[in-house]
Amino acid sequence: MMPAKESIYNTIYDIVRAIPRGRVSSYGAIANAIGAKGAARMVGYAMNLSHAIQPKVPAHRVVNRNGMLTGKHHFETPTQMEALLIKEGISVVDDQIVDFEKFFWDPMIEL
DNA sequence: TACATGACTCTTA
DNA sequence: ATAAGAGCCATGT
Repeated sequence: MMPAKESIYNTIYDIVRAIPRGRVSSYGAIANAIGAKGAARMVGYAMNLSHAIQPKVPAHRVVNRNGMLTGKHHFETPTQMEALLIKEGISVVDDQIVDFEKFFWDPMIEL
């Protein structure tokens, strides 16, 4: 199995957990922030595993570069992601965040 | 060591 | 502008 030691995944979870409520970030930005530039796929991979990670990881705050909820189908329910975002004050239309740039939270800059 | 996977991103047709 | 393909990284087998 995977090494018990934490890998970049743990770092990703830490960054995602650091995302303020009502804000969102992108896979590429996170990958860039952790040092794994271009490894946006790894971030998505980590999110897929995040369902079993504790403390809970707000994966719903992580979307693709276009602000589209690409991973909504990976949640417990396909509506959970947008529901949570809307709940935090973010408008989601057609699986896409409205004014994504406005809600965008860059871990590299904020941190 | 090499191949396969993936909630991405970029470039080209 | 929209669609399709290739590129990229880290991890597992």
